[in-house]
Amino acid sequence: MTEKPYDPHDYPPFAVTVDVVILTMVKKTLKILLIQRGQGPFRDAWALPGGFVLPDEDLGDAALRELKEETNISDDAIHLEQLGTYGSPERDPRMRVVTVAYWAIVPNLDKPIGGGDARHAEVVPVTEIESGRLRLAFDHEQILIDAIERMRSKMEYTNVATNFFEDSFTVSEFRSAYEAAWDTELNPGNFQRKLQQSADFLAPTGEKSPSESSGGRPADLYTAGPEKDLSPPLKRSKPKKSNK
Amino acid sequence: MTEKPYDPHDYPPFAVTVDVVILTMVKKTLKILLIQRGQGPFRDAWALPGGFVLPDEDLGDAALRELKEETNISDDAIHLEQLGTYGSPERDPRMRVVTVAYWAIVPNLDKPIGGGDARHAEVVPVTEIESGRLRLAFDHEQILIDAIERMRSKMEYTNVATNFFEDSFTVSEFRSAYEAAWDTELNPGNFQRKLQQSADFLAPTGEKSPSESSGGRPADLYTAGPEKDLSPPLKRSKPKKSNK
DNA sequence: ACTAGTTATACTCAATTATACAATAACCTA
DNA sequence: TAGGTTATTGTATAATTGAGTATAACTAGT
Repeated sequence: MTEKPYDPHDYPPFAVTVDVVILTMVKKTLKILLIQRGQGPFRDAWALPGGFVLPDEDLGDAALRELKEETNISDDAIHLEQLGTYGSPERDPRMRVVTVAYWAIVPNLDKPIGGGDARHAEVVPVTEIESGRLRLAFDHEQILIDAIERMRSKMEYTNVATNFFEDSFTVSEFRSAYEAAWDTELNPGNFQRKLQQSADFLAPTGEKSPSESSGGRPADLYTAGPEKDLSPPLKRSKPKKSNK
Repeated sequence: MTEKPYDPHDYPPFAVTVDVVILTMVKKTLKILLIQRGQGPFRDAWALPGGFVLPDEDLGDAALRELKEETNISDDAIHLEQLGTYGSPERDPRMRVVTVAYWAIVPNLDKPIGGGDARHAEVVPVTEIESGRLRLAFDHEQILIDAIERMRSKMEYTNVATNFFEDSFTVSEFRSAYEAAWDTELNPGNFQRKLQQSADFLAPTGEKSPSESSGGRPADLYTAGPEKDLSPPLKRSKPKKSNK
């Protein structure tokens, strides 16, 4: 990767940051965690949580640390995956900043976060950004769009969607997550069988969901099984007419 | 991504580089383009082509430029895709270097490259590195391993493998690329049918391959069609017993 | 020109998987 | 107990796969 002899002044001055896309599902709505910027360019604008990588810090560690600092989300039990790196020369008006983006799905994260030295954090529906009603700082809208596409794609052939749930979940709840994420409708019976036939994809807990007041047969509860891949994958069908 | 007020001394000094994994197929062997380091740490070791990103340069442009400078591969008609970013604090003994890795498949690249200000460049079988016989500088072995896995995976559901060929190709040649890349054997008839049934994945040229001296019915020639995705995807079967 | 060898492509058939939809199971409330 | 609701299983048909066989279209050797 290099041929120049080592000289600290020989390389151009870059800043390296991390940004994190945290996706969650609240009442069948896909939401993203944002913070409100307190200063600098895009002051008061909404942005992804993130910040500078420390001199001796691994990139993934930096992402977890910033997430913790800014939103109080615990760094355990959350699996950040690298999304991509964004380094256009004009993406930050102050200086050259290259940012490494990470993403993760977390369970059922609703309003009450913040705390610690966190600034204002909110969980907003992704449709707010996709529709253009809410603008994000820097190129964070592009990062979010890429993260959502990555999520939709990985839901086809992996069990990432199990991360939308804290503990166990029913097949219906699982299907709802797919329907919300893909903005589509899936046949309940066929969805159920598809997951069942790939043994080890979902692990039955043996328990049944507490009966809702709405009635209906109690559903079996599952957790993520040892098998993380689904082959052949689920197919995203055309999105339903959306009135967003 | 940031809250600190702007101050050039406020951020840690990082260098940002790009590295490029160029994969090609020569006589049914998957090979990778490497350069021999002329100086610095890992002097004389083999490494991925790459180098520092310039102050006003886009990351992808930097990757294309370094590729051109070091190996004389023209930057047109090659589609680099971002692979991932590697930034462990210890990955370069001299200083903190974060590198953004790119990868691409190119047609039939054999020995004769180099030229320009290129240092020694070679195209070597990936098995040389995978087997441990050839060690690479820095963490380039990990980058290569990740690139190969990405390639294998994308070959399942996209037409990336068409990039192994300069112009048109036969279904047999196409299948050979899969067999070499996946180290497996594929049923010729079923492979043919699978590609045919997804119309627009391969576009017939109407021509037939020149008869080889070995005899046999001349094969139809194809180019990449407008449809870049294959659904449902091809399935990688278990690799054949390998005597590598 | 005929035959055997070789490779490409088409075809067959059973097994598996998908799709659409219907039926049953297991709860609720009134 | 009836009627509503949701979960799960079943069924009929279509599509896709896997493994193998047959045919097409060439070359080389006699």
